[in-house]
Amino acid sequence: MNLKELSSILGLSQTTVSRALNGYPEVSAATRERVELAALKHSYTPNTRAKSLATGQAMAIGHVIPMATKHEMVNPVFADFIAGAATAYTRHGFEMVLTIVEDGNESNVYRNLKARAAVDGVILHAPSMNDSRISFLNEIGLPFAVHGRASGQNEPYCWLDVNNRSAFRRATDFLLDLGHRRIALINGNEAMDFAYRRRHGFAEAMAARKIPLMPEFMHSEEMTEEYGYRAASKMLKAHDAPTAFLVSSIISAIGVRRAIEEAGLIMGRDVSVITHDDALSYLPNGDEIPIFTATRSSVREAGRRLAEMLIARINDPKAAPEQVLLEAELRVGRSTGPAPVRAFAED
Amino acid sequence: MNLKELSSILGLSQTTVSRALNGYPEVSAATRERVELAALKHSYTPNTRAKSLATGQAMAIGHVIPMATKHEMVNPVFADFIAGAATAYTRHGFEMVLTIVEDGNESNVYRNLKARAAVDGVILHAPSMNDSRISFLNEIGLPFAVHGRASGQNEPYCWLDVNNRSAFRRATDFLLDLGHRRIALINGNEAMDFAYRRRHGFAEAMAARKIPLMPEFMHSEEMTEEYGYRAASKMLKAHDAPTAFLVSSIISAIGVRRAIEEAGLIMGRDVSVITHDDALSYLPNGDEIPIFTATRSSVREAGRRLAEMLIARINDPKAAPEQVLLEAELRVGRSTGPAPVRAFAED
DNA sequence: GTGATTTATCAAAGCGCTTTGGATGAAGCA
DNA sequence: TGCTTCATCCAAAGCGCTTTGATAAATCAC
Repeated sequence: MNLKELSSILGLSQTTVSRALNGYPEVSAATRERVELAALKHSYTPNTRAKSLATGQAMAIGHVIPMATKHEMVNPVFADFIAGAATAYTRHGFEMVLTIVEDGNESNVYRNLKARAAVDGVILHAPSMNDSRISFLNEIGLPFAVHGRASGQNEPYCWLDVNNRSAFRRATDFLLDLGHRRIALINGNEAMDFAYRRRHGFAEAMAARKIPLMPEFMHSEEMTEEYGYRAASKMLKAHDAPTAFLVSSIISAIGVRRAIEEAGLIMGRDVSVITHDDALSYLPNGDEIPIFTATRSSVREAGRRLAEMLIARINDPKAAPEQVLLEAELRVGRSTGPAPVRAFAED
Repeated sequence: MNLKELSSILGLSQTTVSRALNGYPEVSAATRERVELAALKHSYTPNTRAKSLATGQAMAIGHVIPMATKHEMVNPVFADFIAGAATAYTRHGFEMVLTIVEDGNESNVYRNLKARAAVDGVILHAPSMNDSRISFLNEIGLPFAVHGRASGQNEPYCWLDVNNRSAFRRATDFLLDLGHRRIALINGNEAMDFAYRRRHGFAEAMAARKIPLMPEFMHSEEMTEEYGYRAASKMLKAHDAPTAFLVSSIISAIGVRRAIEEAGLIMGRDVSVITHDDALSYLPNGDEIPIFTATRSSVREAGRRLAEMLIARINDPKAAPEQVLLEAELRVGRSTGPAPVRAFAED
């Protein structure tokens, strides 16, 4: 059923039917009702393609997901982020268009999306430091919103980020207060902006207590379970092993826990662990008492809010780009405890 | 830059330019080259909406992801499946359109996608037993391909599935051969078809050795880490605890491992675990030696193949629907070992 | 050299919608 | 009554592309 058919059934012009359905005032109440009833009865839904061709609005948002070429890995937070964003899109009648692209090759995809008029805006995922995509998108005039930020980019843009620096500073302070001095950082890939900031927060807290950073205690890689395991295993075998781990993702933290247990140690007693927790739906961090002490911030909620921000931006491109900084909450769980005495003795 | 502009620059008609770019034979080689060069130079890309309005092809595939309302959970395998499918879409010039919908409400979305001509076909995720969506999609004539199967549906349709029954039968046999008799099944939600089949495979193997099924050893729920932990914890506390667990997802298996370790037991020695492993990129099951003994089948590869199948189906709707059954491989890792003697004594 | 083909191009219609710029008739006003 | 103002509705243009049907020029057969 299309407009033409529907209007001929009703004995009205396409103009009137279209207007009736889209809430324009130039149509009488009686006619409108008649049209709406008929539309329902014949289950008429305007053809999206035709509509967006006529209006110039695609009513679609693009997500360009970079895939880490090395591991062919999709960021595990992605599913929950998308789920959050989707609720916003549904509410506003937008569609979500997904493209997965090997990282570093995103610009072509953006240019293409713009040229084809396939989307009205895009969400930019996983920004790196000095991310060149931001100025590129500003240049070609495709509205966008960034999940995260890009240090070193000073042109204004729309973003939503967790305060990664303060979260990790606070987490580090928490460990320091428990008496830990040998603290290892198992960070994400530090080319990524969030990881850079977390490292910064960690370093800041250590510096404030005049504790030197030890390069062998600082790791940076994509956050798989395996990576957490390998990094922790290796460090635990060293004679001056860390007494605490600060981990960038609950998935890697699970690997760290595996390493700890394999070493015959007990997490929370012999070794402490704090992780960042994105509140992934399939990996809840325990019920009431968290498994891991964690800096927590829901990535799903981030998806929802950022999608709303982007839609607002599309509807009013002149407005100053909104920027939101969320504070992560520190939830104390069972994975942290006072530094073992041994650690002080060895100090 | 659009067709009109480009053709006026070239001094050619839109017809000729369009044909040159789309590889039609009615255009001279010289002209074609000239057109292609100009298109490149002015970075002309046809407007997707206009093109698909004219051709009647949306050049897009819909993925309707059901979200488990209870836990607001997105299936964790989803990200990797999508990543696989995306490679196929990119190759064939298709777009991926994502919709997330509370489970049970998918039909409206399908009808809507069809009415709006927004997609050329859909991937059906997470089929349940007797899934009504299948006949519904056949009815409304929207091409589709199913990730999994639906028992009890006998009209023909296009699907790709892992042989869940044989995989779990084999896994159970493996445990039985190791001497285990008290085997617990920590299954996914058995309203889902895959979980039903896995249970069936498990039950078959047990029946073949005349071992009665124990209801208290059989659990069915959405596969989170927490669920694996809770189910295993509870069973391990019972006086006749299982000596082996058969788990439906590596995520839940991680929870099972947590429970085992918390009980002061050692996985692979005191308690054996076999899990299904979807080969998720961020949760690799160990490097050379798998952490868990597992029935393994790459969900990313499944995504890639199923996308290809759907595209083939769209291009040739008359052909008999392709159906692919993959066999999972059983990879022996460190999580399984002979049943402890205690178990025999208690038998 | 004539008519029949083939080749290379174009004008225009059409995809399904929105929207501009009227048209029509009823109502309001003097 | 004649003129203006609304309230409703409509015809047609346009969004950017593909595709049909036509045309002019070049090639061919004889």
